[in-house]
Amino acid sequence: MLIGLLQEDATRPYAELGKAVGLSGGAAHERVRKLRERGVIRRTTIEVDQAALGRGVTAYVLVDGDTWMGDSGDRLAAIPEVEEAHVIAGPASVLLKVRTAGTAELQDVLRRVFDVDGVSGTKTIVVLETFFERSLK
Amino acid sequence: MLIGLLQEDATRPYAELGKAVGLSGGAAHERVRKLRERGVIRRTTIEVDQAALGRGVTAYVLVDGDTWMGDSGDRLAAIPEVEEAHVIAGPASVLLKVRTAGTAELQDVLRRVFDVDGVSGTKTIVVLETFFERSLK
DNA sequence: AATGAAATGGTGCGCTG
DNA sequence: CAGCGCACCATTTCATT
Repeated sequence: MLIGLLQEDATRPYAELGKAVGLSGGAAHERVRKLRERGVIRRTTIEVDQAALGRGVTAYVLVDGDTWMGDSGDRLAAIPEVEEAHVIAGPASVLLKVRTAGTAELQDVLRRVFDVDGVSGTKTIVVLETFFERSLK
Repeated sequence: MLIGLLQEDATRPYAELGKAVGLSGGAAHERVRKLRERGVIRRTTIEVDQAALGRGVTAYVLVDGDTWMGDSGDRLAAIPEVEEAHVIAGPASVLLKVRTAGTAELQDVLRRVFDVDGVSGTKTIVVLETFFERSLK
């Protein structure tokens, strides 16, 4: 599938994509254009080795709230070390994925999370080793 | 920074990157080449809207083990719905990020996780709403 | 969806600070 | 050693069938 090939390497020429899927370069280009138009392909990016530049610690933070936190997204997005934020069903209200340079910086992020309205507590899960982080096809 | 600009849009011409950072196109190209060489930039990919093609449910799975699970990465990687797998310090041994079409498929993934050697239990956190999933600069 | 032509950007090189 | 400017070539993009 075109999506899978582009996930592996988005610099592949359309001619090569076409050959892989039994089409001409132009036709492959047209299909990809439509995938972008429909929003299936959101954008073209680079994958960065976070550890290689000053982000050696990954952690997940379970955030408890004492009020409705359905509108806290913007406040959490203002903390640059927060990579993901989800409202969850389960043992907490919100789950964050956080990357920092070290444990001192992680502690500082937790302090800033506590400053968000409605946050009543956090439980932090530190990552010891990452088996893989990949993109699903 | 070049990294940030390429994360936003990796199709930007080098000439434009150069202008944004006060360099010529060729010089910008050279810097990016070195970042790739050093492994800071791992690859160029596309960001896919998972919901837009049949992956509407996101969940995190806390996996308990009754033996050492430090070598289970390959077994977990063999389950295509598992997007991330980390060894963690905290309330479980391993944390997975999983995406499936629906709750029935999620249940099936949990069954396959149980088939991995050493797995003695799971606790599943289902995502109700994603505030954001972004790339850190 | 294929083809071919025109426009654009990527790539290598000699030169300079 | 890093950056510049130019020339060349591969790729994207578009009009036509």
